[in-house]
Amino acid sequence: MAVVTRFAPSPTGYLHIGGARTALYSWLFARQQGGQFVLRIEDTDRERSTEESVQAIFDGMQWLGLAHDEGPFFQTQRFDRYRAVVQQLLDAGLAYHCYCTKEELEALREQQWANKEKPRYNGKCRDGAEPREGVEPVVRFRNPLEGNVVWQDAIKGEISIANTELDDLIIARADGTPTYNLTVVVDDIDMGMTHVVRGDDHINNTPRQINIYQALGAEPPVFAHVPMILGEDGSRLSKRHGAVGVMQYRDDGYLPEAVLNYLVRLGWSHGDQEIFSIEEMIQHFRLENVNRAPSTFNTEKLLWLNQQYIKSVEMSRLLELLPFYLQQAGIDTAEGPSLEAVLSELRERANTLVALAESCRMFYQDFDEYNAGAAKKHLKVSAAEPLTMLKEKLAALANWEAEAIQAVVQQTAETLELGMGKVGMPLRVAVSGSGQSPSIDITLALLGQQRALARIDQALAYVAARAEQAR
RNA sequence: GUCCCGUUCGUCUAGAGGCCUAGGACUCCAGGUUUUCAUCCUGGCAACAGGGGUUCGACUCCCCUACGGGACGCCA
Repeated sequence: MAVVTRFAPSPTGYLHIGGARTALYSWLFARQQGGQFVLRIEDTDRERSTEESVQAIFDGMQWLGLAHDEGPFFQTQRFDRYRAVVQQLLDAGLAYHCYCTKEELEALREQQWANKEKPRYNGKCRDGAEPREGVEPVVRFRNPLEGNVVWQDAIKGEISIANTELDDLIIARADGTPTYNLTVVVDDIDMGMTHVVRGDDHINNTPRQINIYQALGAEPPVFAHVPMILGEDGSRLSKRHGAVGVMQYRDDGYLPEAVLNYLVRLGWSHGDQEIFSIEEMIQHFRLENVNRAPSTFNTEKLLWLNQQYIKSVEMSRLLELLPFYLQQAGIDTAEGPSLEAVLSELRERANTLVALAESCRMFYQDFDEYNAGAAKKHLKVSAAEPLTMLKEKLAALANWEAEAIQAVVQQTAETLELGMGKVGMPLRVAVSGSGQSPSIDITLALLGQQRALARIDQALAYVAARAEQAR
């Protein structure tokens, strides 16, 4: 049988990192098995579902490159179907109307809690209940009273829960709308799901759903419950941990392939391998190798991976991604050296695309101020002499190439009998504004003769002003 | 509280009873390369939650305890 998996988020927020990993695992499994991957939006809670969240989920999935083969399906467009199934269960005596009010149920729960019992519906209306004036009934599923629900979870192994732990769950609200546990089952049956990969916060729903499958005469799919992702401090992921939507990772300068690589290795591994191409993930991923314990998110490692990708992706990929960040940073690369030449020098020293874009700035924009520490240390009065000589020699240079520039810097140091630090560093600060840049000859070569000379002039003026002040 | 799930370096993980003197990666530390920063290279610190079994032998199997997480909605 052809494999069918799905990702079925409820649109009540952005696509967060945990959901993204679940989606990835589900997608990888489908791809590997040559199966279908379905996207389904579980929006039966009209109160909390929003249009923006739906869009955020689409955006996140697209950014990550997790394409679906079918859907997106919206549960709100399938209400007729759910209603029919509820009626079917009612007719078969597998479900019943319940007239207990929310208040009564609330009181019951509180009492049970006080008695240190597990709060459960007491089955008051299970064996027939009189309609009550002014109370629209809900529909409850008649859960088996005895026995255990047992299944072989593809990740967690055998899980067994006693029916006595379960109660008669509501499958249709008083207003007639269906609830989650009913809709998932109906959809997963209708959509031919063979494998349900989802967060392990659903483990407790699974036995109820298996009972519904049985009531409906359907074979349950294989379940694979993936553990949660914890925040950096080991507690549940929340906004405070930057458990923001995946699109925030784009904005922060992460490559989607790095995020995917990080997520696939968070809770899963293939020997000692750290870097995986999409093809390798698809080839090696196994549900049964997914870790059973929750794992803690670690930004340091994500950053390292991101850096590995920035260093090693095709230049064309970098050129495709960077304009977004350059624009965000307000850097126009129309005038100046070729972006490709600049990037090939800078890519090894940035761990995010935001930082990479920022490091490009000096090649395209002039500046008025120096990094305070760098200027204080290197643009001293004593720097005037080497800078002046460098300026003269560089101005006289006919072929503006790294090799020739390097020779000039070296000659200057030798002539003045100064160490490289006393010549190279002032020059670096002069042209970059900070103490950091690629090697100085290449930096100058990229910058261009005119711009380089202008910046040396600017630095000389700065040094002169400083000398004036010192007096 | 009840039920379910889990527990190997700080973090992600390898480990399918002897290959374990517990391996790799990130971080960190110490060196080296680099006139800077970053990269890169070399080396180092660092873990089987605790207690009982089973076994000739347990990180690996079983039980208990502790701790962590989840669920207990007319949310999904």
